[in-house]
Amino acid sequence: MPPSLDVAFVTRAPTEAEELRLALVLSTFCDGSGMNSAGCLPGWRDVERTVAAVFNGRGSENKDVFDVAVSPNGVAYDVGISVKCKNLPSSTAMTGIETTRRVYMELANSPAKFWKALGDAGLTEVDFKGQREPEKFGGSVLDTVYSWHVAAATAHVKNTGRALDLEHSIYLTLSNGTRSKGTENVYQWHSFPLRFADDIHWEFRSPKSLRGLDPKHPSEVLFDWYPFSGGQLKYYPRASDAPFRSKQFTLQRPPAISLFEKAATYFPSEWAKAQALRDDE
DNA sequence: GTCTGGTGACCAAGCCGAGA
DNA sequence: TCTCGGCTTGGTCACCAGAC
Repeated sequence: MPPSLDVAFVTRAPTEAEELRLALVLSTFCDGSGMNSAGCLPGWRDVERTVAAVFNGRGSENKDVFDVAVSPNGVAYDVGISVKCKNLPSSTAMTGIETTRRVYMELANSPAKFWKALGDAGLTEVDFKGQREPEKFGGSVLDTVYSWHVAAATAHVKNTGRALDLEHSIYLTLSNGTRSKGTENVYQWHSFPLRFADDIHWEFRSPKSLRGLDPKHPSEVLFDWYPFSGGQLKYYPRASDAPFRSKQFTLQRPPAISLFEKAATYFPSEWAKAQALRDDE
């Protein structure tokens, strides 16, 4: 790692100022402009925009593997951030998250791509339903995910002229939930490297589901893959295994601004005209 | 060249049953 | 009754092939 590389959640924990900026920018989506709760809570795209804004990165705003690309000062390459967010429904989800609880990431939902790679490896749906070769299935699925990272880095060079360093690119998750029943929602960021653990033990849970067990905690599930139910690949690393994390925080509550109020503020004369025309109708 | 419909990939959110 | 795991469903949008 070059000594000059300095990026929050990548090479170090976020500073207090960075954590506060993240919380405040996220809170702006509580004014009626957020994706969730009738505009009063941020949604996944709002979270991506927040990360891009606070870290002076570029949001892809599309379906790229990396949602945000950051150009750190002093180095000639970029790092990619794949932003994930998840509401944890349990009423005590955010209590003890730093001990044994796990964060939730859906890494992919692309069954056709997975089956293409599996087919190249000589594996079929019949093999899966017959619960044969779990290690081969699991290995192929993770190899496929890695191949997407490599492809994204290649495309990044082509599109921007700058290299994308996969070694320092990360998954950045925003988990939220309550610490006890009836209390306010709290949020917390965790970052994880793109590399997955070695020696994952794969086994079939059912003819519809493959799971990978955490080598550090062999009784706990690290991956789930549902090839016939949307092709979702889910990843559940322990929060305590995150190299970097924020403190838990709550969102501020700005005054709600209606769309009419916004339109009248941005375009006062045109809005007045629209009102006058409406009154004439 | 433009339009349109189908497909697949992105995002989680939602539902339901089992177990505590 | 509540929590959690397992699985399904839905909204959105990019891309591509075929029709015009």
